Amino acid sequence: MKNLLFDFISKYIPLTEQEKDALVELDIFHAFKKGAVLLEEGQKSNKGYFVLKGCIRSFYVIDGDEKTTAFYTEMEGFTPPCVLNGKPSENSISCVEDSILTVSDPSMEGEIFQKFPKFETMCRILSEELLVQQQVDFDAFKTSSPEQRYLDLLEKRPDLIQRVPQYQLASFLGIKPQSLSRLRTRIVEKNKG
Amino acid sequence: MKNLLFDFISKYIPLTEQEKDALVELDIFHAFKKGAVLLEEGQKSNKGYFVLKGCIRSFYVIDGDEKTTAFYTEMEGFTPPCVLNGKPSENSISCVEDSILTVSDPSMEGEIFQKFPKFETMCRILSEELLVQQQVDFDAFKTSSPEQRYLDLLEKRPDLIQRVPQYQLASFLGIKPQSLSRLRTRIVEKNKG
DNA sequence: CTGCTTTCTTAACTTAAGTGAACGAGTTAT
DNA sequence: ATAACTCGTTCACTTAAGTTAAGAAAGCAG
Repeated sequence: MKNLLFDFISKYIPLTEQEKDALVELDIFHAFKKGAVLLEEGQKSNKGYFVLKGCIRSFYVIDGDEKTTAFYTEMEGFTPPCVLNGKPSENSISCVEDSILTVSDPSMEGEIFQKFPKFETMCRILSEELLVQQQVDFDAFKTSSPEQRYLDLLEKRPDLIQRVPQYQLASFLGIKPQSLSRLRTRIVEKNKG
Repeated sequence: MKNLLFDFISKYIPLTEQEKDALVELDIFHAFKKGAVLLEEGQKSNKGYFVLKGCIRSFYVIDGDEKTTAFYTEMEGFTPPCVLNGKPSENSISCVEDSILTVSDPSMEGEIFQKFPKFETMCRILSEELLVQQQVDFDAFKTSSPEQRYLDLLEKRPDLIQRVPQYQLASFLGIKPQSLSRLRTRIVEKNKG
């Protein structure tokens, strides 16, 4: 399982055994059960997550019901806003499936960056890539209809539609569960007619 | 004008005169007229932008009409996706107003990072902050209606509504110009009744 | 296995956004 | 000065999403 992380990092920077050991020393590998809550609305936290196996989601509770805004699966990481702004969290994080994650905080990062500066280079590049990817996703979201967004998701992340409950997918697509259900039947009708 | 940049950077890292000189040496300060096109769909480019004064926008041409997805104003920066993925650009960038920008590319960054490693620290922190901010904005977009998004914009970026044409704002809010116009009168009616 | 809860679907109705067309105000060009 | 164009608004109509409610299907616990 640790090798998943090392392989991922190796795509950005070469990794020596010494560096791998330093990472293992940090004791960042943790397993969580489906439904486990990693961060609850209102809490303060400085933990960031990286998914080695499984799926976690970020959601808000608005007017009493959950709005899921993001899913993170294998080889995707997420640092909640509250880590950077220091305020109580507005969103919650929970496990969609049994998951194995790395859990880290800024002090661990600082330690590693000091010992091995190239880790900071990797994190910069990674942040820049994620930022651009998120811009592209946001642009696509703004410029397409819910139906188109669903079709895009079918193409780009078909796994998500299988492994995640529909009502969570709905808010991820910016609509209500009933609308997603209707939209799906609409698409099927079109393909028949 | 250069001081605007130095002041901005100083919020993240201390800046020596030597470092300021190194930045000026790069010859990154440029002025552009309203309407100037910085990047056109289909082009390849490795230029990133930072707005010292003015306003630029990113837009796509979809089915013949422009969809504006982002505005960048004073002390905001933008690196187009094509810089990182190396493919022809899918979006265009143009000046909404007469603007003064810094224009840089990855080789300039590399040069600066090598001479002054703390610039890389700044860029990492900046990228992480922008990434989080963008997540928050994306989440807010997904979880609210066009009307609510407009009201939020009125609160958080009232300047944009003044300095930018309505038809560009509309796609920024994920709707058509006619819908924005209607939505605005709807809000006025509510405040009267 | 049975009952309970959660999730998904369906339906009828309401509300808002999309579409296509037209008009007027303001701008630019000739 | 006038014609052409851009931009914002309005209108009538269509389409899709929100809302409320009810019921079917699937998963879980006793």
